Amino acid sequence: MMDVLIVEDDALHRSFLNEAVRAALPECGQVIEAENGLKGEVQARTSRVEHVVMDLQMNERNGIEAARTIWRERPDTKILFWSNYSDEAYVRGVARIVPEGATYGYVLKSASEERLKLALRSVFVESQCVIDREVRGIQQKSLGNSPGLTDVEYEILVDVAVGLTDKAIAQRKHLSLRSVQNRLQQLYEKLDVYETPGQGSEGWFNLRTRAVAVALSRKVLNASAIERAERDLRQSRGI
Amino acid sequence: MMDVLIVEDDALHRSFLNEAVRAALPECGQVIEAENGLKGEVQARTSRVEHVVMDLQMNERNGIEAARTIWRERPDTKILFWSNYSDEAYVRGVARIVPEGATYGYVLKSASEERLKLALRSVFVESQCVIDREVRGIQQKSLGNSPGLTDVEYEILVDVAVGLTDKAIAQRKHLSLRSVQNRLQQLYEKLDVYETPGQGSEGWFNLRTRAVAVALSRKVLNASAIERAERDLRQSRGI
DNA sequence: GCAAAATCTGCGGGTTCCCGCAGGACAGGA
DNA sequence: TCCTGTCCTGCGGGAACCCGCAGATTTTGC
Repeated sequence: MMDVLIVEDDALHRSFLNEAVRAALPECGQVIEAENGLKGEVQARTSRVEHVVMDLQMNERNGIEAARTIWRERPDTKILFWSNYSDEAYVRGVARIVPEGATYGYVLKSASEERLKLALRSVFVESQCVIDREVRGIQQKSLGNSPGLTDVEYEILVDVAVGLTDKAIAQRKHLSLRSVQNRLQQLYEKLDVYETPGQGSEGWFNLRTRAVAVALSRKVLNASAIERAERDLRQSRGI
Repeated sequence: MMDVLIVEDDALHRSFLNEAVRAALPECGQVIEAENGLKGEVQARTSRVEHVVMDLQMNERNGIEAARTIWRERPDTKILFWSNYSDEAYVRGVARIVPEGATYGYVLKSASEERLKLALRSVFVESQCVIDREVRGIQQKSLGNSPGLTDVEYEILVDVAVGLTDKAIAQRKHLSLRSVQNRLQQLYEKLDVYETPGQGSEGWFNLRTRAVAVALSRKVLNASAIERAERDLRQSRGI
């Protein structure tokens, strides 16, 4: 019997998902709903569900965090992410937590109902990973060498964004001060922080905060990624 | 004849709104839909609509910007904002653009359908402003003296967040360098940037970027507020 | 196995940031 | 009128930042 857990905070979207699931998977059993990440985790644990479709960006605990704990407890859970955005920050966040060999999917809410149903079948019954074309693009970029950032650069960006000093970063990453600053320079370069549109526009920008601003507006970073990093930081220091 | 314009990027929400509008305002005429802020502006202009219900946070042009241009052209337009969030950044953004004596509303998507319909009637036929309870709270905070920021502090926060240096801010705001730094200090204090959880945790944070991080996670700022500020900046310098 | 490329590291410096101290301007109240 | 509170301003200095230069170390490609 295949039970399905829906984790989605928007009531409209939730009932839409429910219908879509029942339509796409007529052989399925119970369809359980949860309205935020926290409740989703609990439901996944108590109902021993192996098929989850969920939103990223929820209040109580977002999809990435919920997925992480679900996967930690049962790495063979199949999860289909259904999100509004294909922000690089989300894509990276998901890629970071998917366990070895797990099957998952990532479709955008803007996709057609058909695509959603197809993805449901592919992921849940065929055990195939289904990544939306657009999301794929972001993945490529974030791995490849195009204007995207490498993992090291991304990590330092996050550290800067939570507000750490160079020295603190050096300590955390077991690097020298100078190395941290080198990486920062790369970062500045990649993010085009040095733009000089008019004349005499030098010294207008504080590169450090400017980098964060640019990353935010390019969706390389988003607020929830920063909050996540903040929690990690507290945890690693608070022991 | 009362025509209504719906500006909302999510298809599900859009059709839900359409139904709600027809149910709440049986006397209404056409119900026009637009799927982003830009198209919304165009529709408002060509259809000469005087009643708009719209989302904040859309891709092409967000609700605040769209509302600003709509109101600039016809300040007596009645606009009901229907949003997922009550971020201080949004509430401030709206408050900043509503013209003298205009009637508008702000209800959260999490509110019941009844509340939404009631708000539709109140704003559109009774010409009464309807602000969601929760949003009201944020408004109070952002005006009052509680942990909220004053306007000056908020402005400097935005300037810092887009990445300007102290000197640049001083020039823009026609202040001395020292005054800018004074305001920054107030800001740091209000945002609790000086937190010292453990021992020897001094020098861990770069106050400037830390302030941005804190503001983001407290929803005092959000990415779209930064983008808006950025456009303003370019415009004021690019001439 | 070797050369090339990429990284890490220290040094030195110019600049910006952060802020205590102190004096001046200006508004409101006894 | 004087006093008090608030805001702006300059000065000075310690710390942090940004970065060119150059040698050491590691990784990569052939």
